[in-house]
Amino acid sequence: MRIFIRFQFALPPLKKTPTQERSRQTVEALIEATARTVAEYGWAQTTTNHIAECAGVSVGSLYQYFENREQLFAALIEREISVITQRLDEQIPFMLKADAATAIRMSLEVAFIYFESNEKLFTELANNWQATGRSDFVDAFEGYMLDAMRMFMAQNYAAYEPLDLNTLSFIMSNATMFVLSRFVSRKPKGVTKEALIAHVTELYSLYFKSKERK
Amino acid sequence: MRIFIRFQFALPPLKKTPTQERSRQTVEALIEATARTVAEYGWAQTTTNHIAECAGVSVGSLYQYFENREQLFAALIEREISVITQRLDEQIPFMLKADAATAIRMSLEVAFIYFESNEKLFTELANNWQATGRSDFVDAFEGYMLDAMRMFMAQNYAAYEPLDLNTLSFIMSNATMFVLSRFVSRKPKGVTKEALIAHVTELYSLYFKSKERK
Amino acid sequence: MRIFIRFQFALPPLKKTPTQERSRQTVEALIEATARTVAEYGWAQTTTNHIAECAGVSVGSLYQYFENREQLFAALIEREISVITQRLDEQIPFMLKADAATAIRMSLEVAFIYFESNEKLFTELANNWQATGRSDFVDAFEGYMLDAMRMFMAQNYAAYEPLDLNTLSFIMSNATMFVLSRFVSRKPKGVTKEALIAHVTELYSLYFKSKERK
Amino acid sequence: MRIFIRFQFALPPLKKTPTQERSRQTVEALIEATARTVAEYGWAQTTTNHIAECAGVSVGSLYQYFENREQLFAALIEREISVITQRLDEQIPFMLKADAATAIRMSLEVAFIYFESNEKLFTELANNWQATGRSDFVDAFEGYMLDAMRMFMAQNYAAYEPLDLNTLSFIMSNATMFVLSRFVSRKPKGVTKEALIAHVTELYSLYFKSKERK
DNA sequence: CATGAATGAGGATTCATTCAT
DNA sequence: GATGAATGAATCCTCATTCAT
Repeated sequence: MRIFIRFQFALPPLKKTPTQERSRQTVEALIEATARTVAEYGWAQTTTNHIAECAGVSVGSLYQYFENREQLFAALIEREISVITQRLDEQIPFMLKADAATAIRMSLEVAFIYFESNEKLFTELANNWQATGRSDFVDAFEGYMLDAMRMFMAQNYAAYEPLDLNTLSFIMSNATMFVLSRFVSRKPKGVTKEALIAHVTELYSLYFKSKERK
Repeated sequence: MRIFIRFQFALPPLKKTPTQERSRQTVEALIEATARTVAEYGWAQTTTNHIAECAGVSVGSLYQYFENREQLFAALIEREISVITQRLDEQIPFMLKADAATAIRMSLEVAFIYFESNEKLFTELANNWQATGRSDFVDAFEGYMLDAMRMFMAQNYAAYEPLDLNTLSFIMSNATMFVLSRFVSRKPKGVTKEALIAHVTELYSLYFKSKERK
Repeated sequence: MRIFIRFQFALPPLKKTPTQERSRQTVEALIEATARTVAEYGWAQTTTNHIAECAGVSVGSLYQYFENREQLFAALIEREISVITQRLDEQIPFMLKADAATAIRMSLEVAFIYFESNEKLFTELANNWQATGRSDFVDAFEGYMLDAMRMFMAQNYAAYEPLDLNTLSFIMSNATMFVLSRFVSRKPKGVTKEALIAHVTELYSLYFKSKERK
Repeated sequence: MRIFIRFQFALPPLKKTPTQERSRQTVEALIEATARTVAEYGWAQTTTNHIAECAGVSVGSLYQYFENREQLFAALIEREISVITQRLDEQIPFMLKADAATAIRMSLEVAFIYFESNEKLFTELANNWQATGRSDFVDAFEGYMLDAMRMFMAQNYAAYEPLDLNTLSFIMSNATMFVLSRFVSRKPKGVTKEALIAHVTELYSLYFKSKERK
């Protein structure tokens, strides 16, 4: 349960809501199987039959709960975004007490820890969510970041001039997400994780500093 | 021909290099047909038969020059990145004479003009290049931006403290590319093009300002 | 079930083993359809769609069980070699009691009966198994013949000098197989079935006679 | 030029008979290119474009001389059978003076020398000539062997009872051809070249011995 | 609820052959 | 005669989804 900021993601409702314990387990198993298969073979090579087999159920059962292949992908992404926002959420109370630079750095580190926990899966998700044509995940993440920034500003309302938080959070959440995503999946030469965190932190915090009321 | 910065992209060599004038035209027609078909139906729905038909040649001809469907996509992306770097290149002399803020704003505006020239195509490219598993395009673009920043710094070598240009250009090229790409393809509420340009410009130029030698 | 000599042929395992009765029927129907289509149009003209249609199932079903077109051919050959070795097997007890000449003649007659039961099919198989690059069928048949000869020699161990059965059975099984195969598929002028059987029988039995212990 | 026995193979006449020196060279080059390509990739993978490229001419030129792909294969086989019958022919005078066993052994040795001179090519030819549906090559070879046996019998007309040479040569030429072919292409365990020659020689010569007039 | 056999439209790709230059 | 670009019918195979059992 996220306490501070609700993560609002409208996952299209499952075909049949799993009420019993057993069916909830089946749905879980299917999503987990998707994660494993995607991490191993990539989303493009992930067939519904593979997933079902990997989950230890029949394809038929898969279609009991999921409208189609894509809904599985959506459910997986929801799970993952849910995990990362959960992690961020746990840091919220500390971030609110910190200055902008520290808060930013903390967020980046949380993100990195998550990315590194399952690089292959994350890379695949990052590389494919756009191609599915659905971007509600990203919308949801953007919304989360907007809320977080609003909360931070509310906490420090006296310290800063009014800011266009819509634009700012749009820029910052997308920039961060894709820069980190590309960093993790490409491992570019001449760029270290530490340098990346330092530079991004400085970039953003200089902005906030410039908006402080004198 | 780009004059100032060479755009280095190793498009996998065509199966057969078109030597005669006729075949060069065919290759051109195929890439153009790909652009049109992708813009209209999306890359996922773009079949090789569609492309060939749209180009007014037979599928066989397509496969004379392109190893497979994906190589066509690569060729198209190369063409498009070539176009945009060409446009940027034309501005280089003016950017070099301007201050950081102006140079940044100019780049963003060039990018926007390009994006808006064929939104559907650009959106499709942006949404699918990752899924192809090839990111040499982006690498090439990153390389271009790195060169551009180096050139700017060389021009103003006295004005700035030493910077980690590798990290900086990695961040800035990716952040910009994906933020603009998402902006164009999602048209988020509460964010205008002008605000976006203004904020990104400010974000980056504050950084450069902070690195000026006193 | 062959009783006397096991026919050892490692048909590459089907993609999915048919567990239910229904699927076993489908696999049967597909192999039978292959036999009919090959006999009618030849292997080269036999498309997977033809086979599926002829079997009254969809192509998809075909590919549930068979890796590819060639595996169907392999399965068909296995079935046919299985049939002919079955027929030979039924004669084994009688052959063991007979002299070499009679045993050889019996084998040839069994082979002819089989060949004549479906000349077109057999000719197609004979003309194409080599082109598939797989010769495990022939290996299996050679193995069968080797076992048969060993058994015959064991039964008559006192009558013959030691023989190089490996070489002998290699020669005899291949010579016979291809001579008969060519006879059936070419129907050469000036050669009758009876003459062929008589000559081959004499050729081989003279050899055995010469190896009898005095 | 074969002196003793004419090798009668009705290669369908080339589309255009190469009259000039240059065109004869082109035809030669094409056949040689076919041989090389077949030996390297197998007949199934040998495309007309490959052949033309390998021969250093254009596909267009290929079709100047050859009706179609198969005619090239036929021409190649003719060349090869021509080579082997040439080699046999050179031995004819010696064989005629020798006894049956020696003559047979000599033929087998000639055949082996040829097979071993280009195993890959020979194996490919052996594996595919049937699949082409044309067997005039084999017919021609059978005809050659029939003539050779007739000649031998004429030379030794007093020594043997009358024989059904049609049937005999049919059996012997096919048996030998395929046994050797399978030996070369499969290299079966437990069977050596020497043992093979010895056994085949014995098998055949026992037959001739039994037909000697007392 | 679960199963897994069956479906079949649809797409990528090949390659022998032609013919304008 | 030579070239090689162009052709396009033809074929294999995939995989999301359904539905009888």
